[in-house]
Amino acid sequence: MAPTKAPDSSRRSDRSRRAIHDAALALVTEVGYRRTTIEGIAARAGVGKQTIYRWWPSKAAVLMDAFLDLAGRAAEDAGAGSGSGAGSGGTGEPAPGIPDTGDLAADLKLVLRATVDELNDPALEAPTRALTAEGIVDAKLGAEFVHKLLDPQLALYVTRLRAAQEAGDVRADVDPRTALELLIGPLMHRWLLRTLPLTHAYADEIVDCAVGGLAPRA
Amino acid sequence: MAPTKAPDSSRRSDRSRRAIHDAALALVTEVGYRRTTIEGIAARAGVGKQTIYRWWPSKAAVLMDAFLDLAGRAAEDAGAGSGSGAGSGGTGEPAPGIPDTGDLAADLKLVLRATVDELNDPALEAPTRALTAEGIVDAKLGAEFVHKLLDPQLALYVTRLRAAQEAGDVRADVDPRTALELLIGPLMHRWLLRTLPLTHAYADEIVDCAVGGLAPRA
Amino acid sequence: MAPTKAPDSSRRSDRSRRAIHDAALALVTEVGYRRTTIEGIAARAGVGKQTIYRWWPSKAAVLMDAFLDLAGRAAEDAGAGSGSGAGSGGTGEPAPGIPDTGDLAADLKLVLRATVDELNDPALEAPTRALTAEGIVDAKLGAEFVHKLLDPQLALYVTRLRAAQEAGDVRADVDPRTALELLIGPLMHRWLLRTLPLTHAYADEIVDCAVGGLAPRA
Amino acid sequence: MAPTKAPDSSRRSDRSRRAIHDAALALVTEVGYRRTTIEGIAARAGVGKQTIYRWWPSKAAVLMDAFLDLAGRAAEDAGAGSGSGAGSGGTGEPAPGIPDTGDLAADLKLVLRATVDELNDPALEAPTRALTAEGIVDAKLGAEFVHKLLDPQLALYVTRLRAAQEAGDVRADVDPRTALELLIGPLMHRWLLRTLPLTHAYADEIVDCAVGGLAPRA
DNA sequence: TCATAAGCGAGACGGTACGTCCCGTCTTTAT
DNA sequence: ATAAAGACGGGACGTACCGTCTCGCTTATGA
Repeated sequence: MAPTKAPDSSRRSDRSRRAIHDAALALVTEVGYRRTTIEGIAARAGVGKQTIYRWWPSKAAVLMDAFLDLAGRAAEDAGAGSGSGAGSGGTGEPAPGIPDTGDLAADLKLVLRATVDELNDPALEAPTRALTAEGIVDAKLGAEFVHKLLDPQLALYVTRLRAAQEAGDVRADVDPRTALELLIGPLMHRWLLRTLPLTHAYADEIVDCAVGGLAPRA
Repeated sequence: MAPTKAPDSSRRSDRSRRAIHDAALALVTEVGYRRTTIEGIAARAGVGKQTIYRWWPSKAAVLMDAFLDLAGRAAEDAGAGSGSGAGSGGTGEPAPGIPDTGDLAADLKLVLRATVDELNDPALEAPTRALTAEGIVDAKLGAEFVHKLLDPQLALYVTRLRAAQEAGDVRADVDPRTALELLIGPLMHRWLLRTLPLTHAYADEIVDCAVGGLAPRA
Repeated sequence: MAPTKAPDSSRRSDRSRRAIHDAALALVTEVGYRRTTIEGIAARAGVGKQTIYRWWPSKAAVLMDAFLDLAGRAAEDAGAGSGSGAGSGGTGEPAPGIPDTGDLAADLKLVLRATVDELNDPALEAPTRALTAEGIVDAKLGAEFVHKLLDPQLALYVTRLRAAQEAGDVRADVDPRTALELLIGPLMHRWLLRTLPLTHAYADEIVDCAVGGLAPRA
Repeated sequence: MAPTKAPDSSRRSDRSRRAIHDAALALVTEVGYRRTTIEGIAARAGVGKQTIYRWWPSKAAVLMDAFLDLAGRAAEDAGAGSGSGAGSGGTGEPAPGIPDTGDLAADLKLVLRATVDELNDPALEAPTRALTAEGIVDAKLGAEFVHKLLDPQLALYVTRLRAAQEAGDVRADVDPRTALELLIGPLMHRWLLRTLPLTHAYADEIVDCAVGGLAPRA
């Protein structure tokens, strides 16, 4: 039952960690997730394979960390920027949250448009797709993905929607989690399956319908 | 354009084709998609590897055909059965369509509940997840997946929603494709990401919200 | 015990047989014996694989027949030509035999020089090497090779050497088979193992030594 | 000139190397060269295929090394043993050489009889035939075979024959390489082609004739 | 202060699966 | 019935990676 020796993370090389992150993201974007290999990442990062195996259990885990790191750095760069939008990852920074101007539809459109932009960002598309796909098939990884990346953003929606409920813009008997999926679900569906192009207009349309459906009965 | 040599499909062994389908589905269900190998499928089907490579370009393609075949056979078995629901695949048979009782919400609930049941069916879950995930990462395969498996069912929704538009239950300025995604999107989101359990109650809730949002303004 | 059906050789296509011979020889010369395949021979000959399997038990057997055919045709072409030499194959034709001018050494030099020329002929080298090598490893094939190709020529030596024994040029207690190998053995050794170039001068040297060794003691 | 990547031979596993040698020799003896496969060797040696491909370019090369190793170990075991004879390989040890008792014929008979015994040794026959045959067809391999295995022994003959020339037992104008082939050629010819059984008597006969032919004219 | 033990680069190792090439058999169609 | 064509079950090929395991080589304490 001895845990086979836990590596001492205080001695970990930050240089290598970053190089591995960068190599992983670059390779996934360049050659796709399937053709990205641990050996390839190690070679590209100028790192021994063991250094990867020492700190991560799988290729997907490497990519996940790399992605979290990327999101974290992006958030840092953004600084006090306003509409950071969804998908920015849940890293420590004081997540900006969804604005509350009193106009629910307008607020949601702002955020959903930002999400559309992110999903259409070529630098993020490949790793995001890879991680999502992996999580769909591998429940354990999927749970981690949801917990670390998705939940933090979704919580923002829950907050805003609760506020809307209190303001009387949304029926009290609707679960905010359901309301949120009414917004995010269609977006993700179109993006994941590539059925039709993902545009701001589409985001607006979804928001209009969803907000209408969530509003209290006349 | 000559792809090196096209095999003569009239001489194809039906016996082998079926054995490969069965083996592929069984293995994906038993050991998961990643651990399902072409060699494994060939061995299980009692077939030479080349017989697989001769007719399919990839593991995913094999599974796709196997799944289409399964859906086709299921549809055949169902025959004139009542509410076969979504997910039954688009094979030639006179697809049953979504009932039109005049009560849009009730009709959609019926179909969405059936879809929920299918997604929760342990025999279908693994291959469906595998194919969806593969399609998310591989655009070509994804297009095929959407075209062969998804579109045929979605067309049924489009039909029903157009009828609803004519009946005045849905605003005329809403694109039926968007309306449809308002229903399917949340369901798939929850199923794919496993954020929360997928239940009939959830389907009903989605339908209620969506139908409300799609209805003409008061 | 039924011999699985003996093909009717009277209906055999001569056209195909020749095409197969030619293809086999050409391929062996061009790409080497190892890389020559039955499929390749069939394709090159414009023939179905089964046509080869019907009439020959192995690749080596095809090549052997092809080689015999080649030797036969060469002998035919040569017609009444004098010094056909060794290696001409034992096909029906009235094999010319080794001349008997009374000068044993001179007669043998003539024949051995011809053999040297044949072994150095680039058109014959590859198939001869291939068949010899195959026979070295496969005893059954080797026996056939010796019986069909080698023995007929060696018999000529035996005849000439017996005549020499009667003429008193060779000791009576020497087995002509041994005497013959004293001449052929060194030649073949140098050719097979490529230790040194195979020349007329070498043939002469061998003959001189061998004839000296075979002569009656002074 | 960089051949894609040279493995670091200082880290090579000696255990694996030996296991591969043993497996190769065993398989060639048991099932024959043609049916010996790299996969089979790897499996029998308990080794990954890549470990073979990393260090050898072909099946024949593996067998060659295995054979050299075998000869080397045999020579070591023999130690200061007397007439080890030909075929013992040219490994570093102070090769015993051919005795020089003054009686050339007797000395050569001793050595040639030993060679006959070696060629008839069932443990050595299969690999020796396989290597020889492979070398006949593949010039590169053949050169290696001659250089590493054959030349060292032939050098012993050259030495002894030069001594015989100085002693006046052999004509001075005969190339020792030719003289040597007069002895070895017939032996190899009979063994390779299996024309007749290879016996001590035959070796003696060859020596008598050859020594007679090499002797100065009366 | 310096041995000593960790992380590290490198890469050999026993393996699994890949996708390809042929094997020898069998079946189909045409002559 | 032979022949051309080629699909089939099978086996081996040589390659690419997997995850584990030594190797020397730094680096960074803690005895």
